[in-house]
Amino acid sequence: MEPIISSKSWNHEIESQLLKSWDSENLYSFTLKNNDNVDSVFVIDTPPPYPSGKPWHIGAAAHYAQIDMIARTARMNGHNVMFPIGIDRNGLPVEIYTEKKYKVRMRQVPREKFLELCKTALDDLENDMIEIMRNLGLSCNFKEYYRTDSIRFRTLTQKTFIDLWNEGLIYISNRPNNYCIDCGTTISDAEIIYDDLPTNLIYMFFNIANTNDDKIVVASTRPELLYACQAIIINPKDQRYSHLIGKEVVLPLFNRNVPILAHHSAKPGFGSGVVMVCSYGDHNDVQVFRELNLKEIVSIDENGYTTSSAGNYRNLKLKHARQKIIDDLRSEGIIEREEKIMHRTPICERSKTEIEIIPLQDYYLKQLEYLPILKEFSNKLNFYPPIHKQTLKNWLNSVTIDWPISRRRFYGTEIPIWFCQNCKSPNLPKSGKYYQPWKEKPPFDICASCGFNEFVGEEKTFDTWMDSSITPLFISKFSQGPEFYRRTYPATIRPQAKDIIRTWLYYTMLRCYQLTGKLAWPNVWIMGFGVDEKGKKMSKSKGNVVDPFPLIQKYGADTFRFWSASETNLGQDFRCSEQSISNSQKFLSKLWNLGRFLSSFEIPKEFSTESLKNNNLLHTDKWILAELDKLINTCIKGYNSYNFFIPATSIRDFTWNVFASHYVEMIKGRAYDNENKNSQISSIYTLHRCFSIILLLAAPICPFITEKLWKTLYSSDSIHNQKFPKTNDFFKDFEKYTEKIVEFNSFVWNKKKNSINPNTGKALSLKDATSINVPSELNEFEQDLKTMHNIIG
RNA sequence: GGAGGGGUUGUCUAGACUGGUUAGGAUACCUGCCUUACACGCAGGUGGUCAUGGGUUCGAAUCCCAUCCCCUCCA
Repeated sequence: MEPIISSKSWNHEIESQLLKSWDSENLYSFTLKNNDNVDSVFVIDTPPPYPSGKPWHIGAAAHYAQIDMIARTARMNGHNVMFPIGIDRNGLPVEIYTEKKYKVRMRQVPREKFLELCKTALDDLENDMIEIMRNLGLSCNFKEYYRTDSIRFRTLTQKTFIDLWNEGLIYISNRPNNYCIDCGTTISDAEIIYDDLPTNLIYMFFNIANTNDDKIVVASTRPELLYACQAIIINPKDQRYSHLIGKEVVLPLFNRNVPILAHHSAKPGFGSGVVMVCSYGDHNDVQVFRELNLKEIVSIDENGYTTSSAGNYRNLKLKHARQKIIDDLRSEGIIEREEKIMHRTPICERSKTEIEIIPLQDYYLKQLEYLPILKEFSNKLNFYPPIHKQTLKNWLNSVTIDWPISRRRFYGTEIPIWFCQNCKSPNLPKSGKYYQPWKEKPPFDICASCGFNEFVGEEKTFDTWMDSSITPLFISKFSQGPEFYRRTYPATIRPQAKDIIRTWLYYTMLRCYQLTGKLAWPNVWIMGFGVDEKGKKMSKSKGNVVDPFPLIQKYGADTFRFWSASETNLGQDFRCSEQSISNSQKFLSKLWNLGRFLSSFEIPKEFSTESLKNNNLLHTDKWILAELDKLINTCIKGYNSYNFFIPATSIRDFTWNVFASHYVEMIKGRAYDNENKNSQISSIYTLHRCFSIILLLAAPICPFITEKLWKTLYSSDSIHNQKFPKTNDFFKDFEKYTEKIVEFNSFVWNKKKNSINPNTGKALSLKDATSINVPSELNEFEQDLKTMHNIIG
């Protein structure tokens, strides 16, 4: 019989046809059924990807391919799967991208105009991501994809703010905080990274006040903050200096007296052991000011210039002030020496510039009092893989201040507050609408506190995590549809990358608990980074960025997806290279050609699963069915732990190295032998049973090729409407033969290779006849083995 | 300074929790082969002191201790 499939290789251009047919069949649409509840519905709290630049990270593309496998796994396990997709469009990264792209500065163009530019940039970046996601065959709900900068989303963000404000969980405070001069905004601890940078440690002579010529050497990396110094500290255990505690020193250049105090944070081994405390050189300064009750001197303004407290050095960019002050200290002979050191420096995660600590008025969301309950929750959370729970625990143990949620930026959800011009008190609108106080009149006439009728709108926006931390609420229509919400919240699983555990994961836990009293999901699935082929992190500056789009175009989505599953172990970093992607293509080709081979044999109708129990099957067929059962068990186990490496590699191993290499070769003779109907049917039935199950097992990973083969060979109903196969263990006894069969076949192949064909003078071809005794333990397979190897005698 | 992960052939990786024949696979390389699904294939082969040192054990890639190196997170 001629094969139905004629093409010798899998043509991935078929993928786009399949996408269209899935679209028109509405294959992945989600609607709540009458009896659906939180247990039967499988809700994926999909990360809305952030468009921060081009190209989209190949690791992210792989990440979403795997999230799709989670969705498909759940469907094949019989769940009604809600797989939403949105795009995160708020916040700093896109502003920085826009500033670069259009060569503008945010504060130098009208706010309205800047927002327009951001939108244009976002739309462009977003299109690229959506196209990649579609091409990858993501089975998410594209028809309803949402944006975090939409009116609906921002209305919800503002509602949650208003609710929490009314509950007293948000407050305004003027306190020293991390400030990025480049971004012009306060940032949270979670947005800071640290880097060891070279700097000069400057040793300076300070005169002890009211003495003739007594001096002390102070070492500092921030001499430019001399004018904001309010104390000199030494460690109380440091005997070199203990006699000086209680005295004062005279600040050089500024001639102001400050006290010498004891504080444990002065490290005797660092510098001279004498530290000057300024407001604010670093986080330690903040702590010392608070603990020793020192009076703050505002040293730097929001633009990074020195304030009037710097005297002769006022109104200078910090760098210039530093240079000038050091020059002057030098010329007055105050510098004893300078030492080059590597200094651990806090850096803004976005702009990569050093952060300063300056006191500003900002909004804070209470989080410290929630840490105990969140720690309790974190114990209950299932992490896939468990190892990454540690990162969350570490973070929960290092949160020390409430979360500053306001940003002095433009492209974000506005903080919905108007301040009374008279009494300055904040007035909040009712929730349920989207407000833009910087350009709108307030939705009320008089101040709730004093009755005055003029207001000024808040100009600040929210930290972008204020928006994205409520995705589980947004997708479950919190505050919109009580019935829908009740049945879809908490979500089932949060898949996300490991680098945003302390931000997205943590903030979602916090916010959703504050708003609902529940943990947002019981399961968290964490994926590692895509790194370059040498294992290094990809970055534009290194030039090792791999663009996923051309690779998907060249090799097809299924190849990309199979690569992603078979090369990445759960939660670990994975290497990306064209070579490894191209290698994955081979398996699809193998699968396709097996399908081509099978397509020449019609499925026997008289065989049902029930009749398997009868002994109608020959031994070789029972043996492969035993191996198939083993495969099913392994795959289901892998799928249920969302570790796609396991099914991908075990399917490839079984299909290629057991099924194709040994079983198919062993039964080929029977399959073609029309004379012996019973043994022929037994083989053809088994071929199809194995192959259809291989397709089902591979469907979540390679949805395209499996669908094409499934529809060609087995059913007009999509493979993506099927359930995972079940094992029956009828032939478990036959597992023991696998090793012996493989060994024997190898032995014959080897023997032929090492024998010479007297007619040609060459090594025996595999089809040449040979005479070998089939070992007695393989008696049951003797006939098939003889035909396979053309064994005579 | 603290926490976590890792070091297996030219390259990548499985195995480690639960110690047990010859450390499995992929890729690259070499040799031969167009064998009625596939040359994007088939068969065979070369290649490993499982980071180093010590310990436990009849037996260690696996367990314990120490050392070195790499990565991530936190201060």
